[in-house]
Amino acid sequence: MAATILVVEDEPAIQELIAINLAQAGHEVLRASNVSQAEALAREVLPDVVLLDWMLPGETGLSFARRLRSQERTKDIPIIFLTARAHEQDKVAGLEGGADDYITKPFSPRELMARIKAVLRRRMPQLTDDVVEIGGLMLDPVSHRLHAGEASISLGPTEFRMLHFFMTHPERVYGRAQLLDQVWGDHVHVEERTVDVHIRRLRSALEASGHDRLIETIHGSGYCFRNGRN
Amino acid sequence: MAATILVVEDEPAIQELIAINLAQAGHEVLRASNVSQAEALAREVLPDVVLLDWMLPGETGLSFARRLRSQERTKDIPIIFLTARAHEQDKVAGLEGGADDYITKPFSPRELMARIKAVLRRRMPQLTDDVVEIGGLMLDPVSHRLHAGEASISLGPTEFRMLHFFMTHPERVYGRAQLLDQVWGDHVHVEERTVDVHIRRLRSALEASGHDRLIETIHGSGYCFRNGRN
DNA sequence: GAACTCGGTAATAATACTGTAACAATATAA
DNA sequence: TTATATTGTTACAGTATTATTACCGAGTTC
Repeated sequence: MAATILVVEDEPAIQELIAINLAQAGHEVLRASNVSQAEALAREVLPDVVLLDWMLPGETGLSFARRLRSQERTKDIPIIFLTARAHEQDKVAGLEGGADDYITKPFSPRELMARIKAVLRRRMPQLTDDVVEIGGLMLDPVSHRLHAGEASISLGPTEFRMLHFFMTHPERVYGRAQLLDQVWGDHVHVEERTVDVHIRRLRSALEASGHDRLIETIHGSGYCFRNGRN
Repeated sequence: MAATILVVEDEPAIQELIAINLAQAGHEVLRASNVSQAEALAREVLPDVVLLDWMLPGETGLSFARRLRSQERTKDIPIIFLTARAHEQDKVAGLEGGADDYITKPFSPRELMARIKAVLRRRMPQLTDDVVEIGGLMLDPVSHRLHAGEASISLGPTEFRMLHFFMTHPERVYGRAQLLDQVWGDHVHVEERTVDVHIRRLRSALEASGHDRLIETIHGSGYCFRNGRN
């Protein structure tokens, strides 16, 4: 569960407090005091989560959140709002603007950590180190192993990452561009058709145990991992 | 079980008492009366455990603990708090701040030793003197011997430490940088590729008994020691 | 101080992995 | 059904990563 987290907070003391706690939990922390700093950072490194203060000097947090949501590259990043105002109004606006969660100051570090963990688990399960078991496959990110029942299957790095992503996001269609973003990462330019080749390689590796049928082609859209229950 | 232990305690009598007991048990003791001294010492020598008084002149123990946890270099060091206050509040805060254990004054030397031992066993098993047996190999840190069934295998110092680390942390991928930290130690600047060479030497030594297959290469990630059960 | 052992480095060899392109096969739509 | 678009499959070449070897220097032992 080591994620890159962008913290956008103008009060230095609070920013520091948050950053220390996050680093302690093993996350990579990017800090910004205002929207334009945040934007610059996000251009360089795509964060996995954004912690966003509601009130910021200059452009407001909500407006930044809307911008993040409107761009293809950043629209799936979970956003958690921080706010001093406990008004119900803001809460509503924040959630409408696409916030994944909402936390009002003052908050305890424990609460903040819990929310982040929950959001990550809900939205970015592939960042977790948890063992994933689905459709008769068991994948362990820590020991880098894949088992189909008793048999152990070995995969190359990319196939492993791709299967990990699929297993943590089953029953959902992903286009080639989305897979490139999620599996290859941001700021990478490769041909979309390269995805097909790796799908092929992954299927080959899973053929022996018959699990290749879990990866379904959705003509015209992309690929989808089935959980085997249907 | 010879560990380097940093004792941060401002009362000279108690510091002395602890130091004598630890030294007697064969540990290396570093003493500090306040946080800044402790910090200076920790910069020089990376301790294996930190015994930290709750109340210190100047900066508080908890804040130091948080700092240790936030830095990559020190974040895995077990911390045990010492405190005169038996308030439940502190206990909670201490454990939140990342304490591994908690002991209230007055305490008996026997109790302190037991806690240290327990923490080491849980968090730094390779510092323990326990015989490790896994995957058909038996390694005895005390006599510095390694057996594969009847056969005795001899290893160089580095290979021995590396194998000891692997055997106490099986089924987990470690990158070269991590191995350098764990096996070579802190404040050492060695080329990452050097790890490969020692992996080779270790594998060579284990080849005769076929146990070299337990050390698996994870392309793009590092190495992983298998427990042989899979 | 000679013979050894050990650790680190660098050079070279051997693999493993990746991305692309070309062509085959298949699905979709007219 | 045929034409077209999309996907499957394979081979290959370039690159990145790892394996292996040889060597040198520092420290030890006898």
